Amino acid sequence: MNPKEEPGVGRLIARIHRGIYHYVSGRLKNCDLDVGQFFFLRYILLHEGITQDQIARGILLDKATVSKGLKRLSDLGYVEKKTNPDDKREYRIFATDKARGFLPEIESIYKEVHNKLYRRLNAQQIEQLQSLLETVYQNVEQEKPEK
Amino acid sequence: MNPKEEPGVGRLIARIHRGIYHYVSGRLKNCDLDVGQFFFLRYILLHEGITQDQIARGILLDKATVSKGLKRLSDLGYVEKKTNPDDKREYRIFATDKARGFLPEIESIYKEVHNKLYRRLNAQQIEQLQSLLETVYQNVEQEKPEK
DNA sequence: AAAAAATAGTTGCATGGTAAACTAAAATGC
DNA sequence: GCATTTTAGTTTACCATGCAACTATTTTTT
Repeated sequence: MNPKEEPGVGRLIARIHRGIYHYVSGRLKNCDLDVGQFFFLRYILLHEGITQDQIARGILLDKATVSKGLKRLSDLGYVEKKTNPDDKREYRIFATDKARGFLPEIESIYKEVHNKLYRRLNAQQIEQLQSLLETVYQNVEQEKPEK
Repeated sequence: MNPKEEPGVGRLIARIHRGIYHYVSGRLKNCDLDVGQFFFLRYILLHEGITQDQIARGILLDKATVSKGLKRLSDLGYVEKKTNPDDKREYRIFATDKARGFLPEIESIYKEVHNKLYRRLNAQQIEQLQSLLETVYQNVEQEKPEK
């Protein structure tokens, strides 16, 4: 059991992460969207009127990252940010028609990614993986002073 | 089974990946090393005399990333790049004494990370996770034209 | 109601990563 | 031996992300 040899879980995770990005990036070559925005836009399309903070929590990204990503999406005409009159600190984010027309393509890419990830895994293994990763995720987050 | 709700495997992986980096980064606050170089240096310490290309394959990173990371490690005095006289295209990378003195600390951080990741998982689950991730990794890599 | 604390978002700066185009050296084919 | 191709590494340009410090607004405390 030589600890040098295998790529450990950490490395595998890093590499899978980049692999996913790489794949999605390739699939988006023809659009004006790029990977970062892809996940945002999908989330917004499925949760119209959401706030930036909710997006950040939902897809597990820093609020600064969300802010910048939305700026690009908004510049490209995929989303609109409307100040919430009841709380002027926050925006509510809406997809535009341009974005909605894109939804089928987005879902299709999303599915492709999952099919790719899960090839050679059966339903039970996928469930195991999801569950194990959730535990690991909690382990990793745990120490954060989480307000 | 609403596909909107959970963070899927892809998102979990992205977030765990960043969590690991964040943790290591915190542990390295006192040193002049930062996270990126940490993994390089560990790999070099365990594989003295390796080439950059072998590092890239070993830790699953792009050769450009390796090139830049090693430049910093070398500027900081952790590694030396020696041209291989038998093939002047390649360098062989060696750890310096400064780096070697650091090895125990590095291994200790590495272990901490794994302990953290694996908290609340038993040996069997860890093995399952590793094996599932290896499959996923292969799935993700599969399409690459791998020369 | 004024002061203090919390919250939503933005900006600046830094790191980490990649792809593509490049240089230099080696290997291969003829 | 020269031309072609392959290989190792670098450079450039760019995207994704996070943290810390900031602004503006709302909520809480007193």
